[in-house]
Amino acid sequence: MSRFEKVDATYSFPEMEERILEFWESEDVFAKSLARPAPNGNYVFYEGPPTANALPHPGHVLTRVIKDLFPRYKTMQGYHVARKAGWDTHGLPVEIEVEKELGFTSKDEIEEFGIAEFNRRCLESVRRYEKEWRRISNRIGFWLNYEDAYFTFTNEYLETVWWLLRQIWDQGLIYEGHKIVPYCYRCGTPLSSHEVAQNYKDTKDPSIYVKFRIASDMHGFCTELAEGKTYFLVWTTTPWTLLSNVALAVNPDAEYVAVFHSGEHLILARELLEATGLDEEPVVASMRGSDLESIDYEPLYSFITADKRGHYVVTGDFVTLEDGTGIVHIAPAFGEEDYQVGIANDLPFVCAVDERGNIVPEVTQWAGRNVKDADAGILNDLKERELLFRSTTYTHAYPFCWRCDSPLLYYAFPSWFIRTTAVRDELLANNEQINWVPEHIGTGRFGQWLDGVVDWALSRNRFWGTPLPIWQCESCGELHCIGSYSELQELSGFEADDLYDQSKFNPHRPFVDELTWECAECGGKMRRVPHVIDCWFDSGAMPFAQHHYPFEHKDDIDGGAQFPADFISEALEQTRGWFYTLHAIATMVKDSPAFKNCLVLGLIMDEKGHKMSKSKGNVADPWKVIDRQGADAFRWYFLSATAPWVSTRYSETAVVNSLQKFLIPLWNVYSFFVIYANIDDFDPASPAKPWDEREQLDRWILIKYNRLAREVTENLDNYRITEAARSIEGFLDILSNWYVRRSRRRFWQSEKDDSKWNAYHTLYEILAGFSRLIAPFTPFLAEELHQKLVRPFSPDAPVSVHLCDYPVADRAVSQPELEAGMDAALRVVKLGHAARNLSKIKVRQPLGGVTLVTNDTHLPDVIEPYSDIIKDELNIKSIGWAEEAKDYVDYQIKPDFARLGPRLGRQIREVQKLLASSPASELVTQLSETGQIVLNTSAGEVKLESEDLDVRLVEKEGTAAQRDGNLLLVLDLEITPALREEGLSREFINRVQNLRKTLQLDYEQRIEVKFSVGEPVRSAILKYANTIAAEVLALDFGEEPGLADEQPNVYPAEIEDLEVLIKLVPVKGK
RNA sequence: GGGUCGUUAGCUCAGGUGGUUAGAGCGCAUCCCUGAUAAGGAUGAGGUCCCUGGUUCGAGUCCAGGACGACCCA
Repeated sequence: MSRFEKVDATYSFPEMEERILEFWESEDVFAKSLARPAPNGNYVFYEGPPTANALPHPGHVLTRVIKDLFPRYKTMQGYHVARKAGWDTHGLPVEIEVEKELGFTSKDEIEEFGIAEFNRRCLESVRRYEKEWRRISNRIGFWLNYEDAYFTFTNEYLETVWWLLRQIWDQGLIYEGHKIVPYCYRCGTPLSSHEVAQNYKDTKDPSIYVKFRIASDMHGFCTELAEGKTYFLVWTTTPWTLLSNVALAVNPDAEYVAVFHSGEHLILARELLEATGLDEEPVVASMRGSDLESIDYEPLYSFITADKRGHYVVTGDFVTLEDGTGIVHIAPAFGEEDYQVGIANDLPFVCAVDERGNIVPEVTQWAGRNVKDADAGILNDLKERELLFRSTTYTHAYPFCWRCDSPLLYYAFPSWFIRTTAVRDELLANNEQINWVPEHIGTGRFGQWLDGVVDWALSRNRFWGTPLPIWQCESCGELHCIGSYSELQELSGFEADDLYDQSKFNPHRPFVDELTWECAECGGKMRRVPHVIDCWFDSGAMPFAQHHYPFEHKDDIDGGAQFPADFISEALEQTRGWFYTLHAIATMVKDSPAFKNCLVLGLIMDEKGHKMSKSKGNVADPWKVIDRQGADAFRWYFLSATAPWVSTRYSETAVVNSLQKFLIPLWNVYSFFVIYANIDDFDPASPAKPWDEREQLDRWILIKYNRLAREVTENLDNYRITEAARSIEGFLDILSNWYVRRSRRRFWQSEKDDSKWNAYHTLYEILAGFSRLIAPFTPFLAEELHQKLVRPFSPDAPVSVHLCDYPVADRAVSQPELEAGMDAALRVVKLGHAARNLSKIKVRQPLGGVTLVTNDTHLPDVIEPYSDIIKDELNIKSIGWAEEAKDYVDYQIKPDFARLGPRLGRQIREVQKLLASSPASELVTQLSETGQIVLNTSAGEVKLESEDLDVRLVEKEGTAAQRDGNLLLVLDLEITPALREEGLSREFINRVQNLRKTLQLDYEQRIEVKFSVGEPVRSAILKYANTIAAEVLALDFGEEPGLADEQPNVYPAEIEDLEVLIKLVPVKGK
């Protein structure tokens, strides 16, 4: 009966993980981890709510892996991490998904269909995708409290959002204005930027140069200009916007000129003279853009009378000299930049186009015409009035509606705003308190975004969203912002016995639209404004709304227990999304940052380096990798491959690599341990010696393990995941390839002495500790190790590794001289292997020894305690230190640039040359005898001490020598007859062991071996017969000259071109 | 057009505060080890460190300009 469960040779990580998932489920491990005592208090993590409107892709897996790592880590460290799940349920993406399902192309269809039913379907759609998200999150081990999830559509959540808006309203920060949005006049709907990006096409538009006649005088600086015959020359590709022109803009720093052309004076930027074909015309005046400021011109059209002063020149840095004339026509209704110019200069707002894309009735000449159709008429009109300088066509990329292919207009919509510009300083100040990883996001992308913050366009003309809680009087325009359901109930008098049950009270459209009351000012009807709000406000409200603050859990927020967050992490694109809205709302309502540490993740790109996106069709299916390589492999790849903020090219091969680099070697160490622990019936509960009484190698690996625990903790505390993962990988490498490899004999040996038990205890302790150390990274394999290695032997052990304490480094476990010695020994071994390679003498062939040469006088003492390990590893008999280094090496002497550079300056060049040209060995002698080297340079004598110099050993040609810095190893290549015999015996052992492996014998299986072979192999085998028998576990071993190939249990092999016949019979019952 | 990041071996990436032999992993070639290994080790081939200037005794690293790519915003 085996003590440890046998490790399956045909293991499958995905299958193991499925078992672990079932185990977590049946033992309710996650709930237990939430209930774990938390002596260190709360660690607050906010789940950025995903909008469940599509299937998750590898990028989402990355995010969720990172978001899982820190909560697990902190939980094991004795913090309580609530890990409340959340879902962003509102918004245009969801609506579009449902519109597609229903085959709708316009808002009118939704209204006909019924908003109530439409919204119900939106909710249904979100719920459907939510299931897929939960499925993959669960499979990759992302623990999140779904039982206690927040949803942005619930009455509780929505009420908090209203409350927050009311706080902002009370500060006077909410106002109504216009927002320029890409708009499809046919579908009657604005498009999101994402939609706009889907359908850019090269299109031909008019390209016209229009003359605007100057009305006032020119401020006296160019009196020679003809009065009434001086014009600003302006370029545009959208003639129809000229009807709504209110100003012209110039670059204040650019040079403008007036040229004489056909009896008129035309003003434009000097740089663009050639482009407009006016470079041959005489320049009659020159001025800076700023000189033109506030000059009035005659409007081209005056169908619509402006309510304030317009039609004059303004200045702006945005005016470029790349194309056109350097003078830009401004129509605030039809462009974001134009709109901002309008605000900044208090220009009138003129809009000659209605929501259907037609010219308004006031413009009698073209009333009712579609804007694109009106272009030709306007062109003709300008031509007739001789205001057209030139007209051609122009091909450029222009966006079209992805649904109906109509050209989009940039159109000013009435819209509600939050005056975030008023809290800019507070936003910047609070940003100073956030630890951004990587740092440059905080100062760069995010900081600069805050620095140039614009007012937040809050409202949307849509259906499925949090209704804007503003009511307006139909008669007098009085406004009221609602801050709670009870307030709304009191005012409007609706009846509902439960305000938080949506079947009794639903605050969504269309129900909320029906709630009205009498205006307190004039007795008119208070009616809700038609908008819903930007769903980004919903998600940014989550610190408060997930707890229904302040209606519930008031103390958790006000007392700091759940606000602000210690840690959040999302992808880069959230900088202006969730990161911003969290920050803005927290700043406006609490004047506090919403989060203390923010880890910003890079994008996951396809193998060609492009962002994965639905429209490109390059989105990889994460399930493939999960099913084939497993979740731990996926996780380890993301955590160890590259810094998480670096955009990464993703491929399954890369995941397989990390599997081979980490999970498989770890599994092999585990499997090795189990095989021998069972053979020797090792009991982990048996008494173990203190660490410092164990063997050298044991002490060494325990020291390394403790160092690892410290490094991982330090790195994770600083959110440096890759560094932590790489330390872990580095440790596993020395564990597997040095500790276990060098300790194998102690596990194999038949004597059950202290050395053997020390090895078992050491490896066991490390595997057990390691399982806890890697638990946040690869939770499945960690759990497997815990279940198989720890739990059966420790009745007190927690049910799951995730309920254990995170390892803490024991600073007492330290022996610097041991570490230095072993490191040096490793260096020697590496050189020895290299020398053997070079000499083509395989390691199985024992050699007399190596000679080490160094100018480091301490090294021999440091290495001496490890000479047995070195001898064994290199299969040599002795290690010697050369008395007379000159036999083996030459020297190379260079100045130590870091020391001498600052001292000597330019002279260092000459010193370098002098050192290189002098015989090195003489310099070394001079240095060792006098303690210095004196050089005669052109600038005088220079004295150099040994610290100023970098003396290196260089192997002489023709020796089997290898060098690493100042340590040189020379391999003794002489193979004496005795060494040769020993080598042949080891060849024979190797053949028998290979046979054992081919025959798939058990590790403990005893065998009977007979052989038949010619000289000289025969006598070598006979001489080492006892050693051979012991090595291959042969109970009976001897020569049998008559063996023949065709006999049963006889196998042929070859040693140095000599045929060997080996008869191998397993001994029954052994 | 503005902003941010990046460009180092065939591929994926490391390379605080400048220091003269620029590294790792994968892949390739040759060899080795294996009584845990699906692994592992050694050696080799493979680099104008994107380009051009500048600062400096000295630049992959600092500065300026440019090219290319990605992303964000217009």
